[in-house]
Amino acid sequence: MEIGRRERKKQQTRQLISDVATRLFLERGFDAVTVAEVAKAADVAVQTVFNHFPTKEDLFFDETGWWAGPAQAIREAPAGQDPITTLEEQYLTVVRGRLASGHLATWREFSRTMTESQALLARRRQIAEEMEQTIAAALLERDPGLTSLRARFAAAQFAAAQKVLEDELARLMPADATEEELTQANAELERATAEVFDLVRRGWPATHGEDSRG
Amino acid sequence: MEIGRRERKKQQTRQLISDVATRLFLERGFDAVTVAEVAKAADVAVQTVFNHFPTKEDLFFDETGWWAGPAQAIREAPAGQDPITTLEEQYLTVVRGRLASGHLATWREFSRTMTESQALLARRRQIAEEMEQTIAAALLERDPGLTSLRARFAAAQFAAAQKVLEDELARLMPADATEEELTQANAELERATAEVFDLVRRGWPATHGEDSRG
DNA sequence: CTCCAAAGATGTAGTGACTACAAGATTGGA
DNA sequence: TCCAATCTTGTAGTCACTACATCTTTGGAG
Repeated sequence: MEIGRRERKKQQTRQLISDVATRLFLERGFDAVTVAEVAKAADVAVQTVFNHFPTKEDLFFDETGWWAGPAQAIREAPAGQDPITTLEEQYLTVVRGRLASGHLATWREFSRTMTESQALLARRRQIAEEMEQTIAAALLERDPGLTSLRARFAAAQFAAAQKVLEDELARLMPADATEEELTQANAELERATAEVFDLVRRGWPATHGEDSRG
Repeated sequence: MEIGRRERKKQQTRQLISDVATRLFLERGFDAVTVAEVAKAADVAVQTVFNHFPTKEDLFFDETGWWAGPAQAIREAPAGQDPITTLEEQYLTVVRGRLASGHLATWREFSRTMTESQALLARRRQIAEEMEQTIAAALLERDPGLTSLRARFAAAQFAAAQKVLEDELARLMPADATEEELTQANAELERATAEVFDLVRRGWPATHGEDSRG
């Protein structure tokens, strides 16, 4: 019962602004759209936009929430499971969802808009760093035998894997690809994912008995 | 003979602005100093500042140039040398120079100022990404047997190592550390460096004969 | 139903980084 | 000596974002 008409209207306003902004950004590019234009298109005051979203970039990354996934997956993984496997599976789930027909076009537009704006790329880097920190924390939580240094390096390695695969995905999925090429790219991407996570696993720090120093 | 009085004056102006800006930033923090204040303190027009430095952040990172080091080291390394070793040695050289008495206090102020400003942290992330790309290019140049994917992942791994060690360095060198503690921290840092680069080496992709897939 | 207080939405005025551009000052060289 | 290139400056403006006062809506108490 906590949520009355007032809160509902507030959320509606927020959603409206977010939707309008996303549409404008995808249509004309992030930098080419001003916050004032978003406000006008949503028929609200500029101040109202900033009441709901601290920065312009937040309008774009609203409700993506992908940064929380990996750490959550680690926390919820079955006891004793290799963290790399957890992260790999989570990554595959996410990327497969993205490539599922119906979502692919949307994601591609989203990705293109992002890579065309330095501001959005900068924000993505920030989000990636925050993700890294939450992953490091989750790793330490699950395995107190890790040193902080090793946990942070492992998290950074996962972030590196993710970034490299993200680039590869963009490279393998050009805008003018045919259906068949996409299928092939899909397979190629799965292979690349396995390859990169394999490399991560090789560099995975031994935690308990084994030590890497000869 | 290329450089006459005109060019000399221009460089002087540039240097003056950079010096004044750095001093102000270290004294009062990056965000608390406006470009207009820098201009006034350097006795030039605001426009002149922007004639020499495209953004405010460039005033801070001017002439650090640390991002070019690793790729250059790879290109200039003796033929056949393990790239990881090249990168590790380069990193150690840089960090040792930083910790040499006389430079330590300066570096610490620099570091503190940077971590206190979101804008500077964002810029550092951007520079790190550019460094990563130049490293990947240098790796491919030296070893055409690498795939682009592996080169990029390797570069990302090095960047990850560098970042983690940077954090560790800040953690090990608190502002109120005694001389003795610093010596100990120094040793600890060398150990951490060896440890992290050891992990990087384990994840280093096999290039020619050997392959990681069993 | 009435009225009040909280909370959301709005408008105004401002700051600060940065751009475009026109005009002034300096300098190298003919 | 004088011109043209180049460096510097000043003006006006854009845009993200903040502070703050005011207006409007809503939920609830009487």
